[in-house]
Amino acid sequence: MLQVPFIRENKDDVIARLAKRNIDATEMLDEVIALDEERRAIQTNLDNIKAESNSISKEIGNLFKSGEVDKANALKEKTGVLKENTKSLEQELNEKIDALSELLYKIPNVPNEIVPAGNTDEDNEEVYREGDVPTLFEGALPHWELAKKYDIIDFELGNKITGAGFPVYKGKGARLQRALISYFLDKNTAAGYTEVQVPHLVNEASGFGTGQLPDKEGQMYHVTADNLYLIPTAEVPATNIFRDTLLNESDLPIGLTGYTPCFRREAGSYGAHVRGLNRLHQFDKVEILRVEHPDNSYNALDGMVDHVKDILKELKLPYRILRLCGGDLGFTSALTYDFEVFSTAQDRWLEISSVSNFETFQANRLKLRFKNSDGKNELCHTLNGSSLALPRVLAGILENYQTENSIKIPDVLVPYTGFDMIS
RNA sequence: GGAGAAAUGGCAGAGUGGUCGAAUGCGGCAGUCUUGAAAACUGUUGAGGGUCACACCUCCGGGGGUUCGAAUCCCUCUUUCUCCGCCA
Repeated sequence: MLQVPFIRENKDDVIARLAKRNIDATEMLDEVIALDEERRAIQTNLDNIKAESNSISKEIGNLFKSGEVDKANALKEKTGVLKENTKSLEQELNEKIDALSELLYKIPNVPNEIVPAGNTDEDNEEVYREGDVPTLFEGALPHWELAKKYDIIDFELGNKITGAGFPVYKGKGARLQRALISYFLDKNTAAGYTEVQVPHLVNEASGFGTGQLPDKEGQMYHVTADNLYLIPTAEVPATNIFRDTLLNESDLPIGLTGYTPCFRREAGSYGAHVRGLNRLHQFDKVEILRVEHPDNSYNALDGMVDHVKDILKELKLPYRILRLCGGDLGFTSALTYDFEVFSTAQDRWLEISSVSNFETFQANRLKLRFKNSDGKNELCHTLNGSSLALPRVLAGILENYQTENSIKIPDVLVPYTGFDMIS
């Protein structure tokens, strides 16, 4: 959520930058500023009336003490009108605040200057590429065929137990998945991230804090009996660790990493692109998250990108990095780098990580602040990224490491799997 | 699930109708002392709104109510603790 003073002082710049998202925010921003002015006017009015009743109350107290009961009772009469006014003004005030909040929830984060303009993923800007795409032998298979051939992932079984998009990993497939989780967590903790295990269901306040609510409600599974949401990413519970928190400047930076399953309804996305592991309702992910001093957040973002690069290099997977264009940028993000691994057998790129700087957008909702060197409370910057999303890494490994009659295991994973080949 | 107790500033912990935004301690910050540090001492130190700056307003778990006036009384919700029951 953007801050009203920021909007007020940088209106033109905000409009220009939101234009990269193909949004003309002029009207919305004008309304925000107008509503805020109205709100302040009502507030001032209300405050004055309250100040008057406060002083009358004090006087009544004093009169009672000195035994002047008649005078005190006479004063009581005076407060009736004030009370009426207070009530109606309070109602007006709340209406303004609600209208203002509702509007603010609809305005996405302001893209960073270097975000390219554009509408779709085709306008994303490739900023890095590493690894040669292997030339596969004749008859190489896509990962869902490989999964079946070696009996390591059973999609049909998941259909029976739950439904489409909930695969069952078996034998070496399950072990490889567990190996990846351990490997990722080890890499992250070695880089200074503190490992956490967080709840997989969150309440409304948490969903709101990270921006999934109210506008992406339909994308999360909702447990209505208890009004809880299954997490779509560890970002939600992990970032909400810091909701309503005032940090010392010396506490920064903070880095956390956590493994969780992720649940996504993915309503409406069906077809060839969701085959196999490409798009699931439940998948595993290891997340990294940072809380940073505003001055350092873009450094930190670069550091996170380098960290993910390092992991992919060790896995020896061909990948590229995209700087997302305005149209493809997430609602809460100011700058996002997507990592895509090349799925050789499908001849397409698969997103396996998304690393973002949210600047103060989440922190403002979360009320996550630190006391700066001037003693003022200032919003922190939050960042997060996947390191990494499991299914598509698995797909990449299966497809790129396949031979005629086996799948090799990347060297770095062998200590974790205990085997170097699936056959 | 049943019975009871509790929720106060960064933390701990007083405060049961008016002078309480709130004692005290710890922590933080500044200073004295010291070559430096520690200790000790002195001062200072909650958040949000509002203002050029003051004034002023709001906030004692959330919401509602009683009252001229609520941290304090009432209702309700949430959470925590103790006991009982159930249970991985």
